[in-house]
Amino acid sequence: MPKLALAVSGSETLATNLYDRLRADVLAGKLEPGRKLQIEFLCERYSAGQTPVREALNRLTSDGLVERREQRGFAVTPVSRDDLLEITKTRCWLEEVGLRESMAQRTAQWEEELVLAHHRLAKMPRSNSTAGYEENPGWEALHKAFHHALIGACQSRWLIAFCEQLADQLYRYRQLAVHRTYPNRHERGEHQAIVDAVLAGDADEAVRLLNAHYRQTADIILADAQLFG
Amino acid sequence: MPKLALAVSGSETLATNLYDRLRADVLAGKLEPGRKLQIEFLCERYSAGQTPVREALNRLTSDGLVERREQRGFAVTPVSRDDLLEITKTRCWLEEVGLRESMAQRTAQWEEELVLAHHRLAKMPRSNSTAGYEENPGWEALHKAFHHALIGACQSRWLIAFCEQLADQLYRYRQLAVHRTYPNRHERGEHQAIVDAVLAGDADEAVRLLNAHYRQTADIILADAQLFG
DNA sequence: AACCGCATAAATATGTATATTATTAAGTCC
DNA sequence: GGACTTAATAATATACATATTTATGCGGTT
Repeated sequence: MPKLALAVSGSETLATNLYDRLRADVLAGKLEPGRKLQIEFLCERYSAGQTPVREALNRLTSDGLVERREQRGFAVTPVSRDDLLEITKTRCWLEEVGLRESMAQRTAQWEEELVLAHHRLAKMPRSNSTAGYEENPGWEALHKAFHHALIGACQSRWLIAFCEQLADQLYRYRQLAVHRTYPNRHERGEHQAIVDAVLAGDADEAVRLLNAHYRQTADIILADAQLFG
Repeated sequence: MPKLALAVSGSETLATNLYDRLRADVLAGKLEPGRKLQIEFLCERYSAGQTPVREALNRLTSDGLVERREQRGFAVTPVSRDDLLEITKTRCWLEEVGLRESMAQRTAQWEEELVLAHHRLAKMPRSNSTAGYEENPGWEALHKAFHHALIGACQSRWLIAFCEQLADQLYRYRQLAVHRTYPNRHERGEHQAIVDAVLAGDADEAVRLLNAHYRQTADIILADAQLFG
């Protein structure tokens, strides 16, 4: 009666659990950019030992969300205008490749998944509150899934992983600014237009719209004076 | 009289040292693809403690050279035909972007660096021995520097980092096969042709040659029957 | 008196030794 | 022969020790 029938394979390890929680806090901006991440502080905050904390930090480093400084610990990766632009630019390049490739390899199944992902996203409210902005985790998950679906038929797990990493980076920037920048956006329409272009088989137009979508996001964040020094 | 004048900043940490050595051994194929990496075994082999070994493994994981299996340790990432093709394909896509962008942003300095990188590479022998193949670390370093130079003006550290990661992956494949596939290659001429096209400002041709270069490498490795099951 | 360098002390990151917990393998009973 | 139990193996986490960095304070110098 102790262990359950199928141990599946991944009894979640403490380090993994911590990784997830730390990641969420960095992405949500609860651990601010530039902040020093002292082991002891994190041990208290998440009530864990040093080893799993350390391991989680090391994993975060590969996501580019945390920096390691030899012999002087870890810190949340800082943000800057330049980085935002560079990440956005790179994402535009890579997702252009992924989208064109997906469209070149298009299958009925892929199109259906895309339509479905968009439909689900469109139904979900952006904010949990009608008054101001209150994060809706459901929307965020579906939004991520939608953008993933766009490049989902490119047949390269590497490219997809790179795009996801860049998406996470930009998610953090959005979260840092969203309380001041919301609403000011017509995401629904933009997403719809992209899907339309994809279904119409117009790759140039789809790419143009997708890039514009990302550029506009960047512009809105850049306009938030408070975010950067 | 103990510490040296300028402590610079990065007194190399044990974990970093181990990371470098492990990385080199995985890339060189001394730790074969698929091999289980038991902590204790590595502690003996590199005469180190568990914590630094574990930390090194975690870092390697982000490079995609080592896999982590929850609750059952680490293993060298396996190789396969499919992975080789996928990595090669992705590298072609990304370096195409990097090269076109670099050419669009071309500066005299960038061109000079490229010419220099190629000159140095061309002077260096591929193998340390005239009889058979014996790795020449100098050539490897210059080769890496040359390919880095090609995309060096693209103005995206992210793209460069992604390309480097893919280059490392492919380096491992090359090393695993090189003893059986060497010579069979006219790298010098291919590199020269790429540089010529770049200097002539012919981006389409440069990209065509670069992609052909990578595809040919992949083909040679794929032809090595022994490498894959 | 203000400033720089040096030495010391505190804080904190890194590493070791050990204990705990999960997985794999072996053995036993039905 | 298959499923359960038990023993061995090895991964994960804790507690502790060491080494490095950062902060503090003192004295000497301009």
